[in-house]
Amino acid sequence: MLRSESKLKILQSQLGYILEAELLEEMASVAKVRETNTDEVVVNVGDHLLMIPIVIEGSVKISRENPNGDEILLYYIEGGDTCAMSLQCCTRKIDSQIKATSMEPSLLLMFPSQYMERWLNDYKSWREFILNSYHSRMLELMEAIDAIAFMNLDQRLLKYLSDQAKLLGSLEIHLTHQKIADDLHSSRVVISRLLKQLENKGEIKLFRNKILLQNF
DNA sequence: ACATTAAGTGATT
DNA sequence: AATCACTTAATGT
Repeated sequence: MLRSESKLKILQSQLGYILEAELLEEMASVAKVRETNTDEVVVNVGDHLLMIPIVIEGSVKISRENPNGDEILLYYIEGGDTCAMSLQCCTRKIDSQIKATSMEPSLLLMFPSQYMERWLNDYKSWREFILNSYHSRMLELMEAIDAIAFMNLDQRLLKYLSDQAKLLGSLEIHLTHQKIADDLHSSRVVISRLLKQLENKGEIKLFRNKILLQNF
């Protein structure tokens, strides 16, 4: 477990320009470190959250899931970001409406909800940070709705691949067709066929468990 | 060599 | 665009 001085360093590197020093120190003293592996589920639908995570390194995928296990990808959270929605879950004591899955080995800092609520009153920078987070998530949510409502599946697939590449900083995407289908709430067969079309157009190259983007 | 899993294909709705 | 039923290819034991 990291000592609080090193937690402070981590916090300063990610949030030093946004939050005041006093707050950062307080945060460091109450933060719990959580390291996650690829595909590890951080939050499940229906979970009661007692701690709110801020992603420090890596990235986390936020998706909606119904009781049948059907899923749809909403957006990603990257370094220095939090999902302000989880704040509501904590303070209003409601179950999580979303599922959070780690996309790569990631480092999260977890903060007990009672502090987060108090910081809202005590620190202007914290209020701005949280409001900002709400705003970003809202924009991303609208983008997701646009994609689902107005884009064809082949366009969505391309967007998905380029988002993935940007996020993980690599043109090599290590995913099976099945996992992509799950994220886009489609079926494997359809995704396989669309990917094959993209390969024929020269946009990508297909391998087992791997997709190589050509021109991004 | 055999079993398992990922990906490809044609036909049907 | 989804589903079924089947084939082929790649990988693990």
